[in-house]
Amino acid sequence: MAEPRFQRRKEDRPQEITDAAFSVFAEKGYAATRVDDVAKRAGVSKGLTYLYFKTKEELFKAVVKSVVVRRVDALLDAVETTELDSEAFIRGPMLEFMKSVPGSPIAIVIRLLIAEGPRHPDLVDYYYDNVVARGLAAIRLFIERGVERGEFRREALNHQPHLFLAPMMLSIIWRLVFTEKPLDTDGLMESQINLLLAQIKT
Amino acid sequence: MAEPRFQRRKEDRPQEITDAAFSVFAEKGYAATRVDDVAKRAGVSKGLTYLYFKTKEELFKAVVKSVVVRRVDALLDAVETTELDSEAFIRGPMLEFMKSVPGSPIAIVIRLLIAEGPRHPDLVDYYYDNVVARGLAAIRLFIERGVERGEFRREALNHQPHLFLAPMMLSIIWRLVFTEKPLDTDGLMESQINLLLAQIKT
Amino acid sequence: MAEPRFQRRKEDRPQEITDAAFSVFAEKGYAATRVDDVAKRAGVSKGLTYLYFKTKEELFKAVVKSVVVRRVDALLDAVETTELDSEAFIRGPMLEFMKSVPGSPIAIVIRLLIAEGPRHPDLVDYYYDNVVARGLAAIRLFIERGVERGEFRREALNHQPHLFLAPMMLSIIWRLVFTEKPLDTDGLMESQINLLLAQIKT
Amino acid sequence: MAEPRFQRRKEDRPQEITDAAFSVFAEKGYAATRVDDVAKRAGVSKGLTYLYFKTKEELFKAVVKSVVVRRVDALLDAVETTELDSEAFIRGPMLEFMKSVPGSPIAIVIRLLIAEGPRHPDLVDYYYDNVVARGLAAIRLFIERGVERGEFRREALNHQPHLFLAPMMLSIIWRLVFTEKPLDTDGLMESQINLLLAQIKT
DNA sequence: GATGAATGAGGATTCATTCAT
DNA sequence: TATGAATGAATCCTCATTCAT
Repeated sequence: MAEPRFQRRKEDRPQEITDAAFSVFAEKGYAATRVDDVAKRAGVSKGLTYLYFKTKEELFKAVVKSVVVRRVDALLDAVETTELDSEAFIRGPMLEFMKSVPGSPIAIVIRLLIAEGPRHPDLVDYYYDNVVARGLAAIRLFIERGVERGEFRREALNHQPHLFLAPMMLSIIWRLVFTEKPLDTDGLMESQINLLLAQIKT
Repeated sequence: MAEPRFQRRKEDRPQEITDAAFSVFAEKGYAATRVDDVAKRAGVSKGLTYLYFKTKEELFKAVVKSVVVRRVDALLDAVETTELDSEAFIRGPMLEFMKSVPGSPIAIVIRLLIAEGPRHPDLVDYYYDNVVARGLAAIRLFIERGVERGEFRREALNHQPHLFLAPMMLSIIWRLVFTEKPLDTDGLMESQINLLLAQIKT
Repeated sequence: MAEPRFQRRKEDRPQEITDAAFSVFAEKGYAATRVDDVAKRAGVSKGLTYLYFKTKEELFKAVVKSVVVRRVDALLDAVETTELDSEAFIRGPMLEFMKSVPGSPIAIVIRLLIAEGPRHPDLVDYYYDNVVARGLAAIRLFIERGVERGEFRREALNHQPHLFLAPMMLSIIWRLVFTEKPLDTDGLMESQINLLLAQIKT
Repeated sequence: MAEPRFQRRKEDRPQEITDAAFSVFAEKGYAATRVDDVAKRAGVSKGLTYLYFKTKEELFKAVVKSVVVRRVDALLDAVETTELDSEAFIRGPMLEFMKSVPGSPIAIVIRLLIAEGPRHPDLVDYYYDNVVARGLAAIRLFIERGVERGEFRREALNHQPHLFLAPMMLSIIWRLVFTEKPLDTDGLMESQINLLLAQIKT
């Protein structure tokens, strides 16, 4: 009645491996993670990893994409379908989202991109196209809509949407680097939103 | 004979190696730089590198510290000795400094810290103590002085100094990751300063 | 329904696999052929290959034997049953056979034996017993018969039968190694036969 | 007074490694030899092997060339400088050389070329240019000279020089494959030379 | 019988570090 | 000091073989 030595679970394996890989990459960075460790953490053999991902690099890309793919759309949908007025939306769902990012896998992916980006330009492009460009476009659209509705001044359009995101980025980096040092990252983002709204509200 | 015309002085060696190392780390990241390459770029033998730095890791730390040490003090001095009024100082030397950072070696060091920080906590501490803490303290001090002088409102003290730096951080990261994609990073920082000054000026 | 039109019969499987294996071994040599490729080329699963051949080595042996088995007998039969006189037989069927060898699977097998022989002594023995020994014996027999019939001089018996085969071997090797460089291998074999016949004819 | 752990012998290393590699390749063939074994046999570390030869393949090529380079010239020189008459030269130094080949490193190289040639076309070209082409040219030249001197008939020129070499090739292959089975390879080559000389002498 | 997912030992290659010179 | 030859542990990747289905 010996336990079977392994299971055949073709469907689940790639995701399992990708998840394990994410957690190892998160801990050690790209170069320092051994494919062996990924396999171990996924509970599979090293060989199987190579069955699904031809190289460590390909695995890395799959990890980044898998994290990205799973997260982007929600907010963008929310922007388009919300029935809140602009300010309420910003202070509500949008702020909520921004607060969640520094502690989320997205932050890890950002770390990996900062560290490995120069060696993986296609990954950077992928991330730009699927996250950054879409995010910025959504903010821009959102402001335009606010202007049309008379909730924002016309000059709001001149503001760079990046300004909304700047404290979030600072918070991400702070948490990544200074894990120990507390920082009221939520307060930071709230203040910035107050600052910006004070400027652009009618 | 054949005396080399310019005999390198021993005292410069560590700095030369450190400089070479910085440029290789900047290009390839920690894991991907080979000590051999550093030595080659410094124009010395690999063995000599190990004479001055016991391990690659120690070399790495020396690099980070060397960059940091050379850059921090100038601005802090300026804060203390300037004769400009607060707004003029912010719009002048301070903005100038912030604009310079994303293209400076500091940006590279930040990349290295983001990537390697978790494996080098003492480096992170060093950086925090010598750059971040002092920088934030200086900003805080500066605001206090502005308040005392009646240039800033008392509420200005409630503002987190991090907000001044957020767009700079975003700019740094953007330039590190999206080398290709242009972004008006200067405009970003100017806008933020306008935003903040509008709030705190008397 | 969807019954496959041509159901492969089980009995053919080993031969199909063996054929596929031959073609892969021929292309890549023993070490560089992957069992996976053999299976793919045979249109079966890797597992099935292992059902018929316990190891890659066993498959290899089966390949060599299968090629050998299919080719030896014809010529030997011809020697025994021909009604041609000795010279006519040599200049006719025998020369024809020798000309055909360098382009035939036998040449490939020879390459494999040269490369892998030392690691597969039993294969070498098999090849020797079933091809070489029988071939040489046949030539010897043939010469004896020629002597008895008065077609060859008695001294012909002193000649080593290998001499008949030497240019064939050179041709085989040449074609295996110098695929690009043309060589009149047929002319070579004809000349040698002229040479030998001139010596041994009565 | 501990023994030094290693010696610095830059000059000798490549040749030592190449020699060791030859002997391992000879035993096991290209694919089956481990760089580790080569290093061990050379008495150096694996790493050192890679200092001198960037890849296993490069090492392989170096081995082939090193064997070839050391052997070709002697005979060719002899052809040009001999004072023997043609027949004496053939029966003497030339036959001697041919007899020596099947037991020499050249035979091993031939085995390696037969086995690995298709994967190393440049090696094949190298061997062709440096050994085969030059060897055949020398034989051709030699026959021409014999004709001019009146030692050979004019028709000798029509003979393919390959015929001189055919029994040598058979002997090489035989000894490589059928190590156990004795064959009077010397007698084979002598007979062939008798055969040929009988045809071409005046 | 068939399949192909899963295993894991094995081998090429790299590179931080040491040490003879 | 200074060099760079030499070491060997570490790691990616392959592929023969097994075995759950």
